[in-house]
Parts: sequence; structure tokens; C-alpha cells
Amino acid sequence: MQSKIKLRNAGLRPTNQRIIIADLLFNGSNRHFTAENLLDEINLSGNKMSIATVYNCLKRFKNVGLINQVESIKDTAIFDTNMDFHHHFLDEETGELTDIKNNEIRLLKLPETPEGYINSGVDIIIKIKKNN
Amino acid sequence: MQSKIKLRNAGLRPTNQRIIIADLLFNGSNRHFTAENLLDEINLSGNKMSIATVYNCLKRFKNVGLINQVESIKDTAIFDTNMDFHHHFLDEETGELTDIKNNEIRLLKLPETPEGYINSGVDIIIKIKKNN
DNA sequence: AATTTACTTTAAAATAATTCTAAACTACTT
DNA sequence: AAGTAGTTTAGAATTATTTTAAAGTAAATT
Repeated sequence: MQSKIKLRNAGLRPTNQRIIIADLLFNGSNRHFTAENLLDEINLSGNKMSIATVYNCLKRFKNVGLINQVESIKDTAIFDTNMDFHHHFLDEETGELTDIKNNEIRLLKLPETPEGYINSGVDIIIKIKKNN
Repeated sequence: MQSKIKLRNAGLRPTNQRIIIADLLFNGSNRHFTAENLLDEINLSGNKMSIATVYNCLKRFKNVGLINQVESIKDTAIFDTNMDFHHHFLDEETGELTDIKNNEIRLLKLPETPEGYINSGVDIIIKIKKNN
């Protein structure tokens, strides 16, 4: 049960629910998951927990740097009349987007597209926040 | 009233509501906006419309390439236990994410961070879809 | 060890974004 | 002018997430 230590090192109180989640998440292999995915796994493992706890816990884990949240620009669809190929600055606090012109950024090397797939677009998001 | 022509060229039936929206969106300057933002503007301009119509219309505009939707990975928060600096392939159809190792991608030139802000992270999402 | 304090968990309600439904409407075709 | 296929609408439904306030628990203090 090294999850307890891991949690303490991260400055989190090692509660039962956090230990259950840490045991599931930090077993060696990396993965992507949603709060609901994780709750299903928790249930399968014979444990029970409120979905709110899962959300709270993931937010906490994220804040102390135990996990990442893949960038998602809030949960609101944002549209853009700019049809040129371009990218965005995202103000982390306000959610505001600003265009980055295509000639201000340059990708040198792209990974190979997985077998059987075609590349259908590249989005670069540079997160920024006020420096004070 | 060139919106009507623009819509027809895009293969869309130029209905009143679409013309109202096109008139607001394609007036020369580019912008980012949400469905709600746009509805507010529609109301301010003295017109009325159901929010469902705004969503339908934006989806249609997007499909025919009149506007873009900024990448957002559905509306579900996705977490990642991989804390290495890395990026993602996103399967457009299923929403599934796959890691891109950091050494498989290289950014040559980054834009200058806006005055008063600091860069707090870069996310690159390469959208892919099945090639058949 | 018992008490206190601060943080956590929980169920349930609330909020927010978006999609669905089915009826009424309207643009285009004949 | 009439038919039909696509569109709009209000409202309900769905989905994701956060809030609330009470009950519970870990850690600090006595």
C-alpha cells in the first residue's frame, strides 16, 4: 500500500476513497479516462463511491500534479470564423481564445499517423495565464 | 445581402435564420463565439430565434466549411496519468485519445507570449480518422 | 487517549450545455 | 399551384459537472 505514501507526499490526506483511486490509477500503466470510466472501475473492484467524490478527487489529484487533464476549453463549444490554418492562445483563467497566426509557429516534425488512419487536422493550444 | 449567395454557394438553403446569422458572422472581422454569445447578438440585432436553431445552424455551417469549431474533445473531461510532456492523437469519430511521445514531434518556432502573460503549457492535438 | 479542528465524502439538488422530438413551417422542384 | 424534403421551434430530455449542507474522518492539540 504505497498509495498512502504517495498521497501524503503530494500533500493530500490519504482518505480511503483517495487510496482506492490511487491504487487503480497508479499501477504502472498510463491511461486516459473520464470520471465515469473510473467510477465503473471502482465499482468493478468491489468498492463504492459517490460520483461527486470522484470528481473532487480527480480535481485534487490534478491540482497537486498527480494526473493531467487533457485540454478541453471548458465544456462549451467555441466556434471561429477564421478559416485560415491557425492556432490559439487559451487564457486558462477566463477561457478566452486568441489567434496565433500560422507563420508565428512552426512544427518541424510530425509523428507518423497510425496505420489505417489519415491526419485530419492539427490543433495547437498554448495555455497562458497572467504573470502576477 | 450577399449572405444569401454565400449560403447558396455553400450548398445551404438560404433560410431567414441562416441569413441573419451569416450577416452577423461574415461582416469582415473574425471572431470566436459560443452558441449563446451568438444568440445574444441575434437578440440585440432585433431578431429572435430558438437556441436549437442556433446550434443546428452552426453545426451546418461547420460541416460545409463556413466556420471552424475549435477543438474540444467532446464535452467530457478526460484525464491522463501520463505526466511526461506529450501530445495526443484524437480519433474524431470515437473521441479516443492516444499518446504521441514527445520525441516524435518537434516545435521549431513558438509565438511570443502576449505581454503580461506567461506560457503555462502547450497542447498539440492531431485529429485523425479512419481512411476508408 | 480524548477532544477539537479542518478537511472530505455523500446524496441530492442545481446548473449548464447540448441534443432530441414531433409538429408546424418554408424553400425548392415539378 | 402542389408536393416533398429540408428547417425551425418550443419544450422535454440527456449528459456532464458543480454546489450544498450535513455527516464523517484524519490530523492536530490537549
